[in-house]
Parts: sequence; structure tokens; C-alpha cells
Amino acid sequence: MKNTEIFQALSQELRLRALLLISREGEICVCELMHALQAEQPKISRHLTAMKNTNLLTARRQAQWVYYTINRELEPWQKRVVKAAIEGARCTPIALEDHERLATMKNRPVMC
Amino acid sequence: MKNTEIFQALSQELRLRALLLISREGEICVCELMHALQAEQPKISRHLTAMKNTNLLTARRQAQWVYYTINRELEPWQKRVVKAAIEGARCTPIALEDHERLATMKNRPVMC
DNA sequence: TCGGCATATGCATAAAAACAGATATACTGA
DNA sequence: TCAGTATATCTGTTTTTATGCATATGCCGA
Repeated sequence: MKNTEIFQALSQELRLRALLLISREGEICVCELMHALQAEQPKISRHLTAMKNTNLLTARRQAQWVYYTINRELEPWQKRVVKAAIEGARCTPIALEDHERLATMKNRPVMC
Repeated sequence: MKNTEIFQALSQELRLRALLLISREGEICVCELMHALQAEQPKISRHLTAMKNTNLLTARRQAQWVYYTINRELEPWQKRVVKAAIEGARCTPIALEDHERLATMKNRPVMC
């Protein structure tokens, strides 16, 4: 695993926005991200897959939903990168809007 | 300045290798990087310019040399990203070779 | 088993980034 | 002013990455 890959994976606005939401929620599914980020399903899915392929995220299926989480097995320096990235994304105007859209979303799937 | 840009700037092996050398040396010029990284001058120059354009690096001219430094005015979260990136690059085999080539370079320019 | 919802992937295209090689600019010392 | 060294930029090309749309897969409840 090249050490450039994590930076490659983080170099897209939509991915940083998704990452922030994931870190806030712990776990999140594609349809919630679609709603919060207002993007098409294949687009979301592709970006999540990209982050999963670099070990940034892990996924688990729960009924018909797939929940994504930040990978807890990252190397220490990678964890620090992710933490700082989230910090950097936290206070942007767009992040507040994303958060608001997620908070007011109807019929969010219930996980277990 | 988009907060994805720093990740974009770091998503190239040659840049991470250069960044590590810069952090070790404090300041470094293009010809030293050419020697240490064994790459063509325009290639080095373009990558350095890319990092300068995202505020990751600053440059100062000293006689005919241009010295690059890590920008001290980064936002706190960006500093943490850079620090972690350097940490991640530090112990790779290629980094050791780069360091060795720099250490044994003849006629390094003397700065002031 | 079927219809419907959630997610992933295939394919063609578009946009972005990196590259090599040539050339331009900047500075130095004679 | 000129030759030589150091660095930056231009141009055309190739490679990589993202995108949209269509379609496939997986899971659920009836």
C-alpha cells in the first residue's frame, strides 16, 4: 500500500464531506449520504468504494443497507491525517448544510 | 483555498519524498532535490511549484538558487497533516536512499 | 417466486493531472 | 556584455481520475 494513496483518497471535496459525516455518525449508509450530500447514488457509491479500496473506510451490510465506517486499523500516522482532515472539514459552510440535511432527513434506516 | 488542495498536493510519491527532505534540511534547492531524487529538473520544478501554489511550500531566491521551505503559516490542521505525512514517509526504503544520495552529494551550494 | 428498494458496476466520455523535451528567464562572474 | 549555471514555463501528448447513464446484484417482504 503506497503512502500516497490516503492523500489521493482525501483529495475530493465530496469525500471529505462524507468522511466528516461518517465520523460524526460513527456509521452511515449510502442513502443517508445521498440525502445529506445531495448527490446521485452511483457517484456516492463510487467515492465510498474508492475510500474503501485505500483502507480508509470499511463497510458492513445490514439488511439492504451498507454502512460505512472509518477504518480503525489504520497506521498511527494515517489516523492523524484523517483526524486532521476531519478537523479541517468541520467548520466549512457546506459541512453545516450537510449536517442539517442529515438531521432533518425523514425515514432514516434504523441500524443495529 | 479549498481544503482538498493540500491532499491533492501530497498525493504524489515524488512530492512526499521531496517534502521529507525539505523538512529534514529546513531549506533545500532544486539541484539538491534533482540529485537526491534522481529526477529531471523540469519535473522537480513543476512538483515544487504545485506545492507552492497550494501554500504548502514557500520559496526564496538566494543568488542563482531557489530554496524551498515548508510554509510556517499553514492552518493548524494543515500543519498536522503535513507532520503526519512526513512521519509516514520517513521510514520507507526509498526515503533512506534519497537521504543517502543527498548526504553524499558533491558541491552542494552553500546557503546563507 | 416476484416486485421493490438499496447498492454496485460497466461503459463511454469528459476533465484533470503528469509527463518529456524544448525553450525562456534569472542570476553570477569574467 | 557574454558564457555558464540554475530554475521556470510552454507545448503537445499520455495517463489517470471523475462523471452520467444504464444495468446488474443483493436483500427484503408479500
